[in-house]
Amino acid sequence: MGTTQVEGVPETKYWHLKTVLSDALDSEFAVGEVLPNERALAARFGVARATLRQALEQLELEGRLQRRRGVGTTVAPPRIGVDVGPTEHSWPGFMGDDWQTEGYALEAPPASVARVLDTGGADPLHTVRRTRVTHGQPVAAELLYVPVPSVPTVSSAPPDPADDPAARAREVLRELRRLRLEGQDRAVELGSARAEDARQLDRLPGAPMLVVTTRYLVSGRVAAVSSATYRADTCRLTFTDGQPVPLAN
Amino acid sequence: MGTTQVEGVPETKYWHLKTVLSDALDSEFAVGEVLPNERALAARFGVARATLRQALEQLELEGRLQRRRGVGTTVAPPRIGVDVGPTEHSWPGFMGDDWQTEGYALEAPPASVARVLDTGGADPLHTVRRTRVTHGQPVAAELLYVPVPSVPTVSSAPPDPADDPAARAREVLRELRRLRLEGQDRAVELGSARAEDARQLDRLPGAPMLVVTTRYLVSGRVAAVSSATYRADTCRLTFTDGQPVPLAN
DNA sequence: TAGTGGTCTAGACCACCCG
DNA sequence: GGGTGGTCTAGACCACTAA
Repeated sequence: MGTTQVEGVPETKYWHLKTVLSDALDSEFAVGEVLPNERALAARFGVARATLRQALEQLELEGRLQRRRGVGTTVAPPRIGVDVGPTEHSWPGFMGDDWQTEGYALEAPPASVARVLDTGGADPLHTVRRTRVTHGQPVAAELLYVPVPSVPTVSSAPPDPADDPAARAREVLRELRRLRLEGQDRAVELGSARAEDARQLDRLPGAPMLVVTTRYLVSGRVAAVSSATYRADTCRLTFTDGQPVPLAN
Repeated sequence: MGTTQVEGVPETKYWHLKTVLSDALDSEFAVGEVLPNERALAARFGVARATLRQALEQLELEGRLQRRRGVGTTVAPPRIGVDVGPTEHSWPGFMGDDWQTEGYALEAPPASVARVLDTGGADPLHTVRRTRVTHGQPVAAELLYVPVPSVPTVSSAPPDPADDPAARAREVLRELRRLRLEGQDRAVELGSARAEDARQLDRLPGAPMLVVTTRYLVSGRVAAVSSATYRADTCRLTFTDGQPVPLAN
C-alpha cells in the first residue's frame, strides 16, 4: 500500500467523538447554548455514556464546554484573559485590584510553600485567603503566606475568634504595601482544586487549576509567598512584560 | 451534634483514595519506584478498577505519578523547572538554547493563531516545528508561525520536497534573529496534546499540556507567533523577570 | 419531583512493552 | 506470551438544580 506514513494510531472512539463534537460546536452552536444531555448524546452516537463523557471531559478541559450538575452542558465562552504579569499587582493587595479578602489564619505552611521560603522552617505564618473576581466571576483562590518578621508591627498572637478575621488580614496587607518590593519570581504549573478552593470557585474538588506561585523579594529575602489557583477551564493567564500591546480580550 | 462546620461534601471514594495514595507516596515510596499494578491496587482497596484509575489520573495530573502502557506506574520525580521568561530565548532560535528544529511547512495557520496576528488573514506562513529538550528530556513541542513579510529574504515558494525541510527552517530562524526585537507578549493556558505533539513528546493524544502563546513584536507589528505546548505532568513554567534569585530547581 | 451531571461497578478487549 | 496501562460497555445509584 502507498501509506507514506505509518499512523500507528487507530483513532479511539472518544477521540474521534471529541473532534466531531468540536466541529459541531464551531458550526452549529452559539455560546451559552445547552447541549442535549449525556444519555441522549451517547445514544445518538451509539456509544456508552462513559465513552461520551471522556470526550466531554476533554472539551471541558480545553475550555470549550461548561458542565454543571443538575443543570446541563453548555457551550463555554472564550477563556478570560487574566493578567498575572509583573506590572499589575506589584504588591498583593494593590489598591484597585480585584482581590477580595476572605479569611486569615496563623499557621505553619504546607511543605511545598516552606520549600520556597528562605527559612525552610515550619514556623507559623500570617496566612491570608483571598479570591480574585474578574468580570464579576471568581477566577482564582489564593493563599498568601507572610512570615511574621516581614511585618513586625502586626501582632503574631493567635487572633481572637471574636474579632473579624479579615481585620488582621487587612493589617498584614497594609504593612506589606509599605515595603519596597525589589522583585518577584513566578512559576506556573498544573494542579487540582482542593476542597476549599473548589467551594470558593464553585467547582468540584479535583477540578484542573493553574497554580501560580509568586515569591515577593524585599532586601534580598522572601517577604511573602503567594499560591494562587486559577480555574484552568475559564482562564488564560497573560504576562504583559510592560508592553503596550496586550493580547486581545 | 457539635459539628461546627457543615461539610456538605460526602467525600467520594476516589477522592479519599487519592489522599491515601498521596500520603503513601510521601512516606513509603522513593522516586522511580514502581507501584503494584492497577488490578492489584484496586483489589487491595476494595474498589473497581475504574475508580482506582480516577485516583491515579488525578495524581498523574498533579505530577506525582507517571504511567506508561505496557510498563507500569512509577513515582514521578519533582517537576522540571523550565524557564519561559523574557530573559531567555529573547528570540526563537537563540544560539545555545535547547530547541531542536524538527520540520518546516508553508501553510495557513489555525484560526486561533490567525486571531493574534495583526493580519487576521489566512495567508500561508512559514511554519517551523521544533522540540525543546531539557535535561535530556523532550518537554515541549512548538509551532512557530512567521508571516512571509517578516523575513523577506527567505523564499516563500513551496519548498522542494527533495530538499532538507529543516534547511528552510534554519533560514527563517537566522533571518528572524537579525531583527530588533521590541517586546513580547505571553499567555499560558491549559490544552491537550494533538496527535503530532503527542508523538513528539512521547505521550498519548489528549494528554494535558500547558500552552504558551508568545507574540514577538518588531516595529510595532507582530513579526512571529509561537505556540508551544509543554508537558503539564512534568513541567513547571518559571518566569524570571530578570531577577537574580530564581526558584530552586 | 423530574432531570441533570458525577460516581461506581464488574466485567471485556485492545495496544504496547519486555523478556 | 504474559503483564501492563488504555479503552469501552451497560448498567446502577447519588448529589444537585430548578420548576
